[in-house]
Amino acid sequence: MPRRARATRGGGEDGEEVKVEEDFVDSVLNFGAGGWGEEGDDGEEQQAAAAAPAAGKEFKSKNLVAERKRRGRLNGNIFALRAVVPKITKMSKEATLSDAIEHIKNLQNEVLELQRQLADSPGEAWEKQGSASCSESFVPAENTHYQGQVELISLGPCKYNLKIFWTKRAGLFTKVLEALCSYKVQVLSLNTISFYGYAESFFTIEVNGEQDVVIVELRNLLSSIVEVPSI
Amino acid sequence: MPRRARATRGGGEDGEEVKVEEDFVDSVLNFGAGGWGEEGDDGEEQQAAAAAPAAGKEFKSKNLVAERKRRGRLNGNIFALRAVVPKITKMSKEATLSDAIEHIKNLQNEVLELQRQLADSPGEAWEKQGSASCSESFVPAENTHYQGQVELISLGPCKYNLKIFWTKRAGLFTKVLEALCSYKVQVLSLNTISFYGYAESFFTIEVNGEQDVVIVELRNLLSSIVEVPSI
DNA sequence: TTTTACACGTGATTC
DNA sequence: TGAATCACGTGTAAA
Repeated sequence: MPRRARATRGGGEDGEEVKVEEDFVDSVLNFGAGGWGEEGDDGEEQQAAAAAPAAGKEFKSKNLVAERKRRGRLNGNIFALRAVVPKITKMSKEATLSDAIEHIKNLQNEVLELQRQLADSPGEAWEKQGSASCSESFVPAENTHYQGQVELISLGPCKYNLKIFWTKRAGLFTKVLEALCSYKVQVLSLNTISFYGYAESFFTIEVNGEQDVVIVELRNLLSSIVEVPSI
Repeated sequence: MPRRARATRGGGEDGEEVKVEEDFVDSVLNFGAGGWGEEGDDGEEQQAAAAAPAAGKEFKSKNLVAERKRRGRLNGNIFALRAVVPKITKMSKEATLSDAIEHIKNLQNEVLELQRQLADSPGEAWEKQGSASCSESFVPAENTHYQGQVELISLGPCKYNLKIFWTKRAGLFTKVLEALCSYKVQVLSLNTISFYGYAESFFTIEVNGEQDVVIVELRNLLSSIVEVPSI
Protein backbone atom coordinates (compact mmCIF):
# COMPACT_ATOMS: atom_id res chain seq x y z
CA MET A 1 0.00 0.00 0.00
CA PRO A 2 1.55 3.31 -1.06
CA ARG A 3 1.76 5.89 1.56
CA ARG A 4 -0.97 8.15 0.12
CA ALA A 5 0.92 11.40 -0.23
CA ARG A 6 -0.79 14.37 1.32
CA ALA A 7 -0.07 16.42 -1.79
CA THR A 8 0.70 19.67 -0.07
CA ARG A 9 2.84 21.00 -2.88
CA GLY A 10 5.79 20.77 -0.54
CA GLY A 11 8.62 21.54 -2.94
CA GLY A 12 8.64 25.26 -3.33
CA GLU A 13 8.02 26.42 0.21
CA ASP A 14 8.09 30.14 -0.55
CA GLY A 15 5.75 32.54 1.13
CA GLU A 16 2.94 32.54 -1.40
CA GLU A 17 2.60 28.80 -1.05
CA VAL A 18 -0.66 27.42 -2.25
CA LYS A 19 -2.27 24.71 -0.20
CA VAL A 20 -4.95 23.02 -2.20
CA GLU A 21 -6.79 19.86 -1.41
CA GLU A 22 -5.80 17.93 -4.46
CA ASP A 23 -6.91 14.37 -4.04
CA PHE A 24 -6.63 14.04 -7.77
CA VAL A 25 -2.90 14.12 -7.42
CA ASP A 26 -3.24 11.07 -5.24
CA SER A 27 -5.38 9.39 -7.81
CA VAL A 28 -2.88 10.18 -10.52
CA LEU A 29 -0.10 8.82 -8.40
CA ASN A 30 -1.99 5.70 -7.61
CA PHE A 31 -2.86 5.37 -11.22
CA GLY A 32 0.76 5.51 -12.15
CA ALA A 33 1.81 3.24 -9.32
CA GLY A 34 -1.00 0.79 -8.84
CA GLY A 35 -1.97 0.36 -12.46
CA TRP A 36 1.59 0.22 -13.62
CA GLY A 37 0.79 -1.48 -16.85
CA GLU A 38 1.91 0.32 -19.98
CA GLU A 39 -0.78 2.87 -20.63
CA GLY A 40 -0.98 5.31 -23.46
CA ASP A 41 -4.04 6.84 -21.85
CA ASP A 42 -3.31 10.18 -20.25
CA GLY A 43 -6.77 11.50 -19.79
CA GLU A 44 -6.44 11.82 -16.06
CA GLU A 45 -3.12 13.59 -16.32
CA GLN A 46 -4.60 16.08 -18.70
CA GLN A 47 -7.34 16.64 -16.18
CA ALA A 48 -4.82 17.12 -13.42
CA ALA A 49 -2.70 19.56 -15.38
CA ALA A 50 -5.79 21.53 -16.22
CA ALA A 51 -7.49 21.50 -12.85
CA ALA A 52 -4.53 22.35 -10.68
CA PRO A 53 -3.84 25.85 -12.01
CA ALA A 54 -7.53 26.55 -11.99
CA ALA A 55 -7.54 25.81 -8.27
CA GLY A 56 -5.57 28.95 -7.57
CA LYS A 57 -2.19 29.40 -9.17
CA GLU A 58 -0.02 28.67 -12.17
CA PHE A 59 2.61 26.04 -11.92
CA LYS A 60 6.12 27.29 -12.22
CA SER A 61 7.21 24.48 -14.47
CA LYS A 62 5.56 22.72 -17.33
CA ASN A 63 7.36 19.48 -16.62
CA LEU A 64 5.50 19.10 -13.34
CA VAL A 65 3.09 16.55 -14.70
CA ALA A 66 5.82 14.81 -16.64
CA GLU A 67 7.84 14.49 -13.48
CA ARG A 68 4.81 13.08 -11.71
CA LYS A 69 4.42 10.47 -14.38
CA ARG A 70 8.09 9.66 -14.21
CA ARG A 71 7.90 9.15 -10.45
CA GLY A 72 4.86 7.02 -10.96
CA ARG A 73 6.60 4.78 -13.45
CA LEU A 74 9.62 4.48 -11.22
CA ASN A 75 7.54 3.51 -8.23
CA GLY A 76 5.60 1.13 -10.38
CA ASN A 77 8.80 -0.60 -11.28
CA ILE A 78 9.76 -0.74 -7.65
CA PHE A 79 6.49 -2.48 -6.90
CA ALA A 80 6.92 -4.81 -9.83
CA LEU A 81 10.37 -5.64 -8.55
CA ARG A 82 8.92 -6.34 -5.13
CA ALA A 83 6.48 -8.70 -6.80
CA VAL A 84 9.11 -10.90 -8.41
CA VAL A 85 11.49 -10.99 -5.46
CA PRO A 86 10.37 -13.54 -2.91
CA LYS A 87 12.40 -12.37 0.08
CA ILE A 88 11.42 -8.84 1.09
CA THR A 89 13.15 -7.76 4.26
CA LYS A 90 11.67 -4.29 4.55
CA MET A 91 9.02 -2.33 2.71
CA SER A 92 11.38 0.37 1.59
CA LYS A 93 12.79 1.24 -1.78
CA GLU A 94 16.34 0.79 -0.66
CA ALA A 95 15.70 -2.60 0.93
CA THR A 96 13.70 -3.69 -2.08
CA LEU A 97 16.61 -2.97 -4.38
CA SER A 98 19.04 -4.73 -2.05
CA ASP A 99 16.80 -7.76 -1.88
CA ALA A 100 16.49 -7.78 -5.63
CA ILE A 101 20.25 -7.73 -6.02
CA GLU A 102 20.61 -10.53 -3.51
CA HIS A 103 17.94 -12.52 -5.25
CA ILE A 104 19.57 -12.09 -8.65
CA LYS A 105 22.89 -13.26 -7.28
CA ASN A 106 21.26 -16.28 -5.69
CA LEU A 107 19.45 -17.14 -8.88
CA GLN A 108 22.60 -16.87 -10.93
CA ASN A 109 24.45 -19.13 -8.52
CA GLU A 110 21.58 -21.57 -8.61
CA VAL A 111 21.63 -21.63 -12.39
CA LEU A 112 25.37 -22.25 -12.40
CA GLU A 113 25.02 -25.07 -9.89
CA LEU A 114 22.22 -26.71 -11.84
CA GLN A 115 24.12 -26.41 -15.08
CA ARG A 116 27.12 -28.01 -13.42
CA GLN A 117 25.02 -30.89 -12.16
CA LEU A 118 23.42 -31.30 -15.53
CA ALA A 119 26.62 -30.94 -17.53
CA ASP A 120 27.63 -34.56 -17.31
CA SER A 121 24.27 -36.12 -17.28
CA PRO A 122 24.93 -38.82 -19.85
CA GLY A 123 21.99 -37.72 -21.95
CA GLU A 124 23.84 -34.64 -23.04
CA ALA A 125 26.20 -36.59 -25.25
CA TRP A 126 23.84 -39.32 -26.33
CA GLU A 127 22.07 -37.33 -28.92
CA LYS A 128 25.32 -36.27 -30.52
CA GLN A 129 26.58 -39.83 -30.55
CA GLY A 130 23.31 -41.31 -31.58
CA SER A 131 21.18 -43.64 -29.58
CA ALA A 132 22.70 -46.75 -28.12
CA SER A 133 20.47 -49.55 -27.12
CA CYS A 134 21.34 -51.75 -24.22
CA SER A 135 21.42 -55.43 -24.88
CA GLU A 136 24.89 -56.77 -24.24
CA SER A 137 25.39 -58.85 -21.18
CA PHE A 138 28.17 -58.01 -18.84
CA VAL A 139 30.32 -60.93 -17.94
CA PRO A 140 32.96 -60.47 -15.26
CA ALA A 141 36.27 -61.86 -16.43
CA GLU A 142 39.73 -62.30 -15.00
CA ASN A 143 41.88 -60.75 -17.69
CA THR A 144 41.02 -57.24 -16.70
CA HIS A 145 43.39 -54.40 -17.45
CA TYR A 146 42.75 -52.41 -14.33
CA GLN A 147 43.99 -49.00 -13.47
CA GLY A 148 42.29 -46.42 -11.35
CA GLN A 149 38.66 -46.15 -12.33
CA VAL A 150 38.96 -47.72 -15.74
CA GLU A 151 38.57 -51.43 -16.48
CA LEU A 152 39.06 -53.10 -19.82
CA ILE A 153 37.75 -56.63 -20.08
CA SER A 154 38.35 -58.80 -23.08
CA LEU A 155 35.24 -60.50 -24.42
CA GLY A 156 36.96 -62.22 -27.33
CA PRO A 157 38.66 -61.21 -30.55
CA CYS A 158 38.43 -57.45 -31.05
CA LYS A 159 35.61 -57.08 -28.52
CA TYR A 160 35.94 -55.63 -25.03
CA ASN A 161 33.85 -54.51 -22.17
CA LEU A 162 34.94 -51.11 -20.94
CA LYS A 163 33.88 -50.06 -17.48
CA ILE A 164 34.43 -46.52 -16.28
CA PHE A 165 33.65 -45.10 -12.87
CA TRP A 166 33.83 -41.35 -12.64
CA THR A 167 32.72 -38.31 -10.84
CA LYS A 168 30.54 -36.06 -12.89
CA ARG A 169 32.37 -33.12 -14.36
CA ALA A 170 31.53 -30.82 -17.20
CA GLY A 171 32.29 -32.23 -20.61
CA LEU A 172 34.00 -35.29 -19.23
CA PHE A 173 31.77 -37.82 -20.88
CA THR A 174 32.19 -36.11 -24.20
CA LYS A 175 35.95 -36.36 -23.78
CA VAL A 176 35.64 -40.08 -23.23
CA LEU A 177 33.65 -40.48 -26.41
CA GLU A 178 36.16 -38.40 -28.31
CA ALA A 179 38.97 -40.55 -26.98
CA LEU A 180 37.22 -43.68 -28.18
CA CYS A 181 36.57 -42.01 -31.49
CA SER A 182 40.22 -41.07 -31.87
CA TYR A 183 41.19 -44.74 -31.64
CA LYS A 184 38.62 -45.75 -34.21
CA VAL A 185 36.77 -47.71 -31.57
CA GLN A 186 33.29 -48.87 -32.45
CA VAL A 187 30.77 -48.56 -29.65
CA LEU A 188 28.46 -51.55 -29.88
CA SER A 189 26.47 -50.75 -26.79
CA LEU A 190 26.58 -48.34 -23.97
CA ASN A 191 25.07 -48.50 -20.54
CA THR A 192 25.30 -46.03 -17.70
CA ILE A 193 24.18 -45.94 -14.16
CA SER A 194 24.51 -42.64 -12.38
CA PHE A 195 24.39 -41.74 -8.75
CA TYR A 196 24.26 -38.25 -7.46
CA GLY A 197 27.58 -36.86 -8.57
CA TYR A 198 28.94 -40.19 -9.73
CA ALA A 199 28.39 -42.36 -12.74
CA GLU A 200 29.43 -45.75 -13.98
CA SER A 201 29.43 -46.52 -17.68
CA PHE A 202 29.67 -49.86 -19.42
CA PHE A 203 30.74 -49.91 -23.02
CA THR A 204 30.88 -52.84 -25.37
CA ILE A 205 33.47 -51.85 -27.91
CA GLU A 206 35.12 -53.31 -30.94
CA VAL A 207 38.77 -52.52 -31.58
CA ASN A 208 40.43 -52.90 -34.94
CA GLY A 209 44.17 -52.93 -35.52
CA GLU A 210 47.01 -53.54 -33.08
CA GLN A 211 45.04 -54.80 -30.11
CA ASP A 212 47.77 -54.78 -27.51
CA VAL A 213 49.04 -51.31 -28.30
CA VAL A 214 45.67 -49.68 -28.70
CA ILE A 215 44.25 -51.23 -25.57
CA VAL A 216 47.08 -50.03 -23.38
CA GLU A 217 47.12 -46.56 -24.86
CA LEU A 218 43.37 -46.29 -24.69
CA ARG A 219 43.35 -47.41 -21.10
CA ASN A 220 45.95 -44.80 -20.16
CA LEU A 221 44.17 -42.07 -22.05
CA LEU A 222 40.86 -42.84 -20.42
CA SER A 223 42.47 -43.00 -17.01
CA SER A 224 44.01 -39.59 -17.47
CA ILE A 225 40.66 -38.22 -18.51
CA VAL A 226 38.67 -39.75 -15.72
CA GLU A 227 41.09 -39.37 -12.85
CA VAL A 228 40.37 -36.51 -10.52
CA PRO A 229 43.09 -33.91 -10.95
CA SER A 230 43.56 -33.16 -7.26
CA ILE A 231 44.72 -36.63 -6.25
CA MET B 1 28.65 7.53 -15.83
CA PRO B 2 26.44 9.56 -13.50
CA ARG B 3 25.17 12.77 -14.82
CA ARG B 4 27.22 15.03 -12.48
CA ALA B 5 24.56 17.24 -11.01
CA ARG B 6 25.31 20.91 -11.12
CA ALA B 7 24.25 21.22 -7.50
CA THR B 8 22.56 24.57 -7.72
CA ARG B 9 20.31 24.02 -4.76
CA GLY B 10 17.42 23.77 -7.12
CA GLY B 11 14.65 22.79 -4.72
CA GLY B 12 13.57 25.98 -3.02
CA GLU B 13 13.75 28.48 -5.83
CA ASP B 14 12.45 31.41 -3.81
CA GLY B 15 13.76 34.92 -4.32
CA GLU B 16 16.58 34.86 -1.79
CA GLU B 17 18.05 31.85 -3.47
CA VAL B 18 21.68 31.22 -2.71
CA LYS B 19 23.82 30.12 -5.57
CA VAL B 20 27.06 28.75 -4.26
CA GLU B 21 29.63 26.79 -6.12
CA GLU B 22 29.42 23.63 -4.11
CA ASP B 23 31.41 20.98 -5.83
CA PHE B 24 31.59 19.28 -2.49
CA VAL B 25 27.97 18.35 -2.85
CA ASP B 26 28.99 16.54 -5.96
CA SER B 27 31.75 14.81 -4.12
CA VAL B 28 29.34 13.80 -1.39
CA LEU B 29 26.91 12.49 -3.92
CA ASN B 30 29.57 10.58 -5.74
CA PHE B 31 30.79 9.27 -2.47
CA GLY B 32 27.37 7.93 -1.71
CA ALA B 33 26.85 6.64 -5.21
CA GLY B 34 30.23 5.53 -6.44
CA GLY B 35 31.53 4.17 -3.17
CA TRP B 36 28.28 2.51 -2.33
CA GLY B 37 29.75 0.17 0.16
CA GLU B 38 28.22 0.23 3.61
CA GLU B 39 29.92 3.09 5.35
CA GLY B 40 29.32 4.39 8.79
CA ASP B 41 31.69 7.23 8.09
CA ASP B 42 29.91 10.53 7.65
CA GLY B 43 32.81 12.90 7.94
CA GLU B 44 32.30 14.40 4.53
CA GLU B 45 28.62 14.88 5.07
CA GLN B 46 29.33 16.68 8.30
CA GLN B 47 31.64 18.88 6.34
CA ALA B 48 28.98 19.53 3.77
CA ALA B 49 26.32 20.33 6.31
CA ALA B 50 28.69 22.67 8.05
CA ALA B 51 30.16 24.40 5.04
CA ALA B 52 26.95 25.09 3.18
CA PRO B 53 25.30 27.33 5.75
CA ALA B 54 28.57 29.09 6.23
CA ALA B 55 28.44 30.00 2.59
CA GLY B 56 25.50 32.28 3.15
CA LYS B 57 22.36 30.86 4.72
CA GLU B 58 20.93 28.35 7.16
CA PHE B 59 19.29 25.23 5.89
CA LYS B 60 15.64 25.01 6.66
CA SER B 61 15.77 21.39 7.66
CA LYS B 62 18.21 19.10 9.40
CA ASN B 63 16.71 16.46 7.22
CA LEU B 64 18.78 17.72 4.33
CA VAL B 65 21.89 15.68 4.92
CA ALA B 66 19.91 12.58 5.80
CA GLU B 67 17.97 12.90 2.61
CA ARG B 68 21.20 13.27 0.69
CA LYS B 69 22.50 10.09 2.21
CA ARG B 70 19.27 8.33 1.46
CA ARG B 71 19.41 9.36 -2.18
CA GLY B 72 23.01 8.25 -2.30
CA ARG B 73 22.15 4.81 -0.98
CA LEU B 74 19.26 4.47 -3.35
CA ASN B 75 21.35 5.43 -6.34
CA GLY B 76 24.07 3.13 -5.14
CA ASN B 77 21.62 0.28 -5.18
CA ILE B 78 20.54 1.27 -8.66
CA PHE B 79 24.12 1.06 -9.80
CA ALA B 80 24.62 -2.23 -8.02
CA LEU B 81 21.54 -3.53 -9.73
CA ARG B 82 22.91 -2.37 -13.04
CA ALA B 83 26.06 -4.31 -12.25
CA VAL B 84 24.36 -7.66 -11.77
CA VAL B 85 21.94 -7.34 -14.68
CA PRO B 86 23.63 -8.24 -17.94
CA LYS B 87 21.17 -6.68 -20.36
CA ILE B 88 20.91 -2.94 -19.87
CA THR B 89 18.75 -1.31 -22.49
CA LYS B 90 19.03 2.29 -21.33
CA MET B 91 21.03 4.12 -18.72
CA SER B 92 18.03 5.30 -16.80
CA LYS B 93 16.63 4.32 -13.44
CA GLU B 94 13.34 3.23 -14.89
CA ALA B 95 14.92 1.10 -17.62
CA THR B 96 17.36 -0.38 -15.13
CA LEU B 97 14.51 -1.57 -12.94
CA SER B 98 12.61 -2.95 -15.91
CA ASP B 99 15.68 -4.81 -17.09
CA ALA B 100 16.22 -6.18 -13.62
CA ILE B 101 12.65 -7.45 -13.48
CA GLU B 102 13.05 -9.02 -16.89
CA HIS B 103 16.30 -10.62 -15.87
CA ILE B 104 14.83 -12.05 -12.68
CA LYS B 105 11.96 -13.57 -14.60
CA ASN B 106 14.33 -15.09 -17.12
CA LEU B 107 16.53 -16.49 -14.38
CA GLN B 108 13.59 -18.01 -12.58
CA ASN B 109 12.36 -19.64 -15.76
CA GLU B 110 15.84 -20.94 -16.43
CA VAL B 111 16.04 -22.43 -12.95
CA LEU B 112 12.68 -24.09 -13.41
CA GLU B 113 13.72 -25.51 -16.74
CA LEU B 114 16.99 -26.85 -15.39
CA GLN B 115 15.26 -28.36 -12.38
CA ARG B 116 12.80 -30.03 -14.72
CA GLN B 117 15.60 -31.47 -16.78
CA LEU B 118 17.42 -32.60 -13.69
CA ALA B 119 14.35 -33.86 -11.86
CA ASP B 120 14.33 -37.31 -13.37
CA SER B 121 18.00 -37.77 -13.79
CA PRO B 122 18.18 -41.21 -12.26
CA GLY B 123 20.80 -40.12 -9.79
CA GLU B 124 18.25 -38.14 -7.87
CA ALA B 125 16.54 -41.22 -6.51
CA TRP B 126 19.54 -43.44 -6.23
CA GLU B 127 20.81 -41.98 -3.05
CA LYS B 128 17.45 -42.37 -1.39
CA GLN B 129 17.21 -45.95 -2.55
CA GLY B 130 20.81 -46.72 -1.89
CA SER B 131 23.38 -47.59 -4.45
CA ALA B 132 22.65 -50.34 -6.90
CA SER B 133 25.49 -52.01 -8.66
CA CYS B 134 25.12 -53.32 -12.12
CA SER B 135 25.95 -56.95 -12.59
CA GLU B 136 22.88 -58.83 -13.76
CA SER B 137 22.84 -59.88 -17.34
CA PHE B 138 19.84 -59.07 -19.41
CA VAL B 139 18.49 -62.06 -21.29
CA PRO B 140 15.77 -61.45 -23.82
CA ALA B 141 12.96 -63.91 -23.31
CA GLU B 142 9.71 -64.75 -25.01
CA ASN B 143 7.32 -64.77 -22.08
CA THR B 144 7.19 -61.02 -21.86
CA HIS B 145 4.17 -59.29 -20.38
CA TYR B 146 4.19 -56.32 -22.68
CA GLN B 147 2.03 -53.29 -22.46
CA GLY B 148 2.95 -49.83 -23.56
CA GLN B 149 6.40 -49.01 -22.38
CA VAL B 150 6.66 -51.59 -19.63
CA GLU B 151 8.04 -55.10 -20.04
CA LEU B 152 8.13 -57.79 -17.40
CA ILE B 153 10.33 -60.75 -18.20
CA SER B 154 10.41 -63.82 -16.04
CA LEU B 155 13.88 -64.98 -15.11
CA GLY B 156 12.77 -67.90 -12.98
CA PRO B 157 10.95 -68.39 -9.67
CA CYS B 158 10.21 -65.05 -8.05
CA LYS B 159 12.77 -63.23 -10.20
CA TYR B 160 11.96 -60.90 -13.08
CA ASN B 161 13.59 -58.44 -15.34
CA LEU B 162 11.60 -55.24 -15.52
CA LYS B 163 12.24 -52.92 -18.43
CA ILE B 164 10.75 -49.46 -18.51
CA PHE B 165 11.01 -46.92 -21.27
CA TRP B 166 9.79 -43.50 -20.35
CA THR B 167 10.01 -39.85 -21.07
CA LYS B 168 11.61 -37.87 -18.31
CA ARG B 169 9.12 -36.12 -16.08
CA ALA B 170 9.47 -34.65 -12.65
CA GLY B 171 9.19 -37.19 -9.87
CA LEU B 172 8.28 -40.01 -12.22
CA PHE B 173 11.16 -42.26 -11.33
CA THR B 174 10.43 -41.84 -7.66
CA LYS B 175 6.86 -42.90 -8.31
CA VAL B 176 8.11 -46.06 -9.98
CA LEU B 177 10.25 -46.88 -6.97
CA GLU B 178 7.33 -46.22 -4.66
CA ALA B 179 5.15 -48.51 -6.72
CA LEU B 180 7.69 -51.29 -6.46
CA CYS B 181 7.98 -50.63 -2.76
CA SER B 182 4.24 -50.84 -2.28
CA TYR B 183 4.26 -54.37 -3.70
CA LYS B 184 7.10 -55.42 -1.45
CA VAL B 185 9.29 -55.90 -4.47
CA GLN B 186 12.99 -56.32 -3.83
CA VAL B 187 15.24 -54.52 -6.26
CA LEU B 188 18.27 -56.72 -6.85
CA SER B 189 19.88 -54.52 -9.43
CA LEU B 190 19.03 -51.47 -11.38
CA ASN B 191 20.44 -50.12 -14.58
CA THR B 192 19.46 -47.07 -16.54
CA ILE B 193 20.43 -45.56 -19.81
CA SER B 194 19.15 -42.08 -20.49
CA PHE B 195 18.89 -40.09 -23.64
CA TYR B 196 18.03 -36.48 -23.71
CA GLY B 197 14.47 -36.44 -22.50
CA TYR B 198 14.10 -40.21 -22.49
CA ALA B 199 15.32 -42.97 -20.26
CA GLU B 200 15.28 -46.74 -20.20
CA SER B 201 15.60 -48.58 -16.91
CA PHE B 202 16.31 -52.24 -16.31
CA PHE B 203 15.40 -53.69 -12.94
CA THR B 204 16.13 -57.11 -11.64
CA ILE B 205 13.45 -57.68 -9.06
CA GLU B 206 12.35 -60.39 -6.72
CA VAL B 207 8.66 -60.80 -6.04
CA ASN B 208 7.26 -62.62 -3.03
CA GLY B 209 3.67 -63.78 -2.69
CA GLU B 210 1.02 -64.36 -5.34
CA GLN B 211 3.15 -64.07 -8.45
CA ASP B 212 0.40 -63.97 -11.07
CA VAL B 213 -1.71 -61.40 -9.27
CA VAL B 214 1.15 -59.16 -8.25
CA ILE B 215 2.80 -59.22 -11.64
CA VAL B 216 -0.33 -58.20 -13.48
CA GLU B 217 -1.22 -55.49 -11.01
CA LEU B 218 2.32 -54.20 -10.90
CA ARG B 219 2.51 -54.09 -14.65
CA ASN B 220 -0.71 -52.12 -14.88
CA LEU B 221 0.35 -49.75 -12.14
CA LEU B 222 3.69 -49.07 -13.75
CA SER B 223 2.06 -48.59 -17.13
CA SER B 224 -0.31 -46.02 -15.71
CA ILE B 225 2.59 -44.22 -14.14
CA VAL B 226 4.82 -44.26 -17.17
CA GLU B 227 2.30 -43.65 -19.90
CA VAL B 228 2.15 -40.13 -21.20
CA PRO B 229 -1.16 -38.61 -20.13
CA SER B 230 -1.96 -36.96 -23.45
CA ILE B 231 -2.12 -40.17 -25.49
C1' DT C 1 10.98 13.75 21.03
C1' DT C 2 13.98 12.28 16.96
C1' DT C 3 14.58 9.36 13.00
C1' DT C 4 13.38 7.39 8.72
C1' DA C 5 11.22 7.11 4.46
C1' DC C 6 8.53 9.32 1.02
C1' DA C 7 6.38 12.44 -2.47
C1' DC C 8 6.54 16.64 -4.08
C1' DG C 9 7.81 20.76 -7.23
C1' DT C 10 11.55 22.74 -9.29
C1' DG C 11 15.93 24.02 -12.03
C1' DA C 12 19.46 22.00 -14.71
C1' DT C 13 21.15 18.99 -18.18
C1' DT C 14 21.07 15.97 -22.05
C1' DC C 15 19.36 14.57 -26.47
C1' DT D 1 13.29 23.64 -29.68
C1' DG D 2 10.70 20.41 -26.48
C1' DA D 3 10.76 16.05 -24.10
C1' DA D 4 13.02 13.13 -20.81
C1' DT D 5 15.87 12.39 -16.90
C1' DC D 6 18.01 13.74 -12.89
C1' DA D 7 19.46 15.82 -8.12
C1' DC D 8 18.03 18.78 -5.01
C1' DG D 9 15.69 20.80 -0.64
C1' DT D 10 11.62 20.58 1.63
C1' DG D 11 7.09 19.21 4.16
C1' DT D 12 4.96 15.48 6.14
C1' DA D 13 3.67 11.16 8.15
C1' DA D 14 4.79 7.05 10.50
C1' DA D 15 7.99 4.57 13.66
